[in-house]
Amino acid sequence: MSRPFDVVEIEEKWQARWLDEGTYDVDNDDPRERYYALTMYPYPSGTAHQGHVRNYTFGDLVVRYQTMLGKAVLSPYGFDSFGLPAENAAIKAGSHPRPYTEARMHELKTSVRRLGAVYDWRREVYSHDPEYIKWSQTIFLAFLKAGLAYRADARVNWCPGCLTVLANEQVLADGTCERSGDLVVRRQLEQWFFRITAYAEELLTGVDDLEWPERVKTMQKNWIGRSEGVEFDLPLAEDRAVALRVFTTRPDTGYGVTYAVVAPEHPLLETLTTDAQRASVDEIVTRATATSEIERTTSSAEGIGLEKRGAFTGGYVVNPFTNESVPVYVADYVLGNYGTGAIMAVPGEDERDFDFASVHGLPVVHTVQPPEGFEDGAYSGDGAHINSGFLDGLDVAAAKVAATTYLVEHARGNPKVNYRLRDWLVSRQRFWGCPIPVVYCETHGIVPVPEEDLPVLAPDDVVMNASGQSPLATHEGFFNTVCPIDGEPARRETDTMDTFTDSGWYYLRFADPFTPTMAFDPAQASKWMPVNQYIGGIEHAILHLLYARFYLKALNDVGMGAGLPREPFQRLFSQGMIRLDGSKMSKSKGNLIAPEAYYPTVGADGLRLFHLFAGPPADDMDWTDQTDEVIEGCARFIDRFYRLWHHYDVNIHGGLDDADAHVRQETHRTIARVTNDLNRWSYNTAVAALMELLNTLSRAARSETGIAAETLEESLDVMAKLLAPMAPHITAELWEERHPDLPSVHLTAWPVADPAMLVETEVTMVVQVNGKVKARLLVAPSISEDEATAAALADLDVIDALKGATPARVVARPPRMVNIVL
RNA sequence: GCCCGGAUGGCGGAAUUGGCAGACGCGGAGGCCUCAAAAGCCUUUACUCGAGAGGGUGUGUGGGUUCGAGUCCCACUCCGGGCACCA
Repeated sequence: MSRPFDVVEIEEKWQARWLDEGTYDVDNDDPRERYYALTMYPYPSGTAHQGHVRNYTFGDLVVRYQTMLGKAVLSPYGFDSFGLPAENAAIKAGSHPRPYTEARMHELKTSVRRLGAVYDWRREVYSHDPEYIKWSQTIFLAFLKAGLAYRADARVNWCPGCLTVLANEQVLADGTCERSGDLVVRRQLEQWFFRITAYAEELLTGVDDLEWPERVKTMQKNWIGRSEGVEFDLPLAEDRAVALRVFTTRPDTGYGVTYAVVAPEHPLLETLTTDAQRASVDEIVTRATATSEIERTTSSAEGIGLEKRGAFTGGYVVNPFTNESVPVYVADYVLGNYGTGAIMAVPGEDERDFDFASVHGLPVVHTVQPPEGFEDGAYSGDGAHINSGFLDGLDVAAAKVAATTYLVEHARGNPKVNYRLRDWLVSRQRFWGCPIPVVYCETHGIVPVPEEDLPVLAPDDVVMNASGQSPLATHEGFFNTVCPIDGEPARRETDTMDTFTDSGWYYLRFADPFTPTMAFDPAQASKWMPVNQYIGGIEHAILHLLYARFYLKALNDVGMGAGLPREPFQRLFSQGMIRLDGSKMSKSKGNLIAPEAYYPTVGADGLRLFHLFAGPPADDMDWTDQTDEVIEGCARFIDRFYRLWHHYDVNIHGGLDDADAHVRQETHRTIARVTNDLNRWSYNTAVAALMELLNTLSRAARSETGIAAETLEESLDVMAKLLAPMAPHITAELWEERHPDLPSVHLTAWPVADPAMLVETEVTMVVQVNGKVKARLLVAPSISEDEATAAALADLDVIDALKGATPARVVARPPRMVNIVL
């Protein structure tokens, strides 16, 4: 398309100006009101694609808008530069991940600047910077000292594709790796964990106070998964000194316990199993422990029958309510690492137990009266208790209380809260990550690397290959070291940290990258924290956001965050993703639409405007055959604005007439609309409002009667300001042309609507007859109910529509509407 | 299975509190300008009956509340997302 100006020249000029003049640099002691706007720490994947463009368009709009509102806006940028793609690329190329990563960083940075997004580049950080590594390790050691980091032997998720262990959070529901898609297997390994479960309750309750999208809050809550219940003992029938401890949320159903189940990993399984049952028990244990998690967890759906998923152990335990012995089964549907790894089974009220009982021919006793018409099965709803001794007649809530008291007194029970959340496994058997700064000494065990020896850096002279082992594990120069305590030979830890540890605290480094002796000075960082507006993709709804919340709480508690809030992100906005042919646009899918082709034609401004205009920012967007035409429409809008700015084809008249009054009123109404829309993340309607104003202004200016110069200029200046955060280049250029002596439009105060201009002198009142619109009248906004009724009944169209009938009722809602009911 | 969203013209979408459905844009149709085209500009564009004036219908389906429902309530269909043996 041909443009009335040189779009590339103008955009490059302003991008250079913002960069050279440090227009968006802010100091920590800036006297203005502070505002921290942050887009999520990006992985440097190379040239930006439309998903980035959308993200940074929203983020940049916030930065520029808040700046025009008079605030000191902290807008930092950096790179989540450790991670697997770089390592895998390096393996493929037989090179080191660093040059690959840095080339991709350079590309992404260039892309972001070409979009016109502005940052305080003095604050740039990246995870593989030795300085950043040093502080990441300092934090790790602080967690270690405080007992928040620990090493444990655990059955962990191993991804054969990524050749590393994964956190629970990185394993998808179908048992595959979220990154490579490989089927995750279980391995018994000694690994590092962060004690995130210590914060389960705070992470859960804290969610309520955050201004986040409801669905993200719900996802976090579900992930943490709090459940309240009771833990108590089921004594073994053979030997009452030994007991099977179980956890339940339904102690009230105790009289319905007809069997118990232990997980295949349960320590008492061996004791419970009789010789006669050993073979079938072993079969269950073997299948459950040797197969992958996916087979175990989805086998019910996959058709592996329940009869093959559990077996009788031969052992019995005593139900403390009935004093009767019930059989103990082993089954893979009971998890070893949740609760006590054993359950009381209540087939009458629990669906899983019912299904299992049906297959294994176990008795079903209902302890809650199901409603009338209830079909066969487990009933988990409320109702009066039956078959339940002293609990009979009580509803579920009351029976829970009574049953709990009973268990506390008779079965060594105690109320207990369990969480689904597990501790965060942070070890990764990978090279391109932050090394875990400890050494293993024969005498002293785990010894932290002394502060003065940080950072522990990975050596450069490594050969990246697909052996399945991190080069660190075979690099003698790296892992051979001495114990910091006794100087004896020791072995250095060769695992690195999960890259989510890097993004756990980067927002703090951004707030204060200037204090050389600390990761961040909490007194400085607290000037900006918490982040006022965090912007990112919905894909981080659980992992990153949960980990970052944990980090800030933990940093507070280990003494590194004095004075800082405990929640990092006050407001979160999750933008929708861009789909092409039905699937998410991403580099890994290879279905990218590069923005580069648009810069010489519609420009960054046109592309930005499109992303704002295309639809609600939170919604997913489909990139279709029609999209290019919409993008051109956005550029066309800019061109029309440009021509009107230069008074192309305009009639100027002297004095002010009614048309001027109308334009001025529309101008001020648009200020109010756009401001409101920007505040409520309704960018598509904000753009639409500006398009409407341009239509109004353009029509008035080109009419026979024309427009007053001052009306036109006022309206154009307002439009330039309102448009500035959306299309920053052209507005800066035009503003400078007309106002060479004034500061840049971006440093100009955001316009405020004159309330007097918003007052309407006439409004359209609709007259309905039986709810159907029959007439529209222009009335004063102050019209009374009686006047409105009278005016409506006097209207000729209305009289015609009434056909002489007498109204049964007249509902008047002045000045909007009168409804005449016959 | 459970929990969230969502469904509005040919298309993307708008309607902030129950009060003019379809703003704005894309696409389409017709026109002006031009030797012609591009660009630009103007008119028109929910469906339907009607020559016209004008009428009827219409926000996934069915019911309800209300003078009045895209908006509130009940039931359902379809689509998208999250969780999915957590006792």
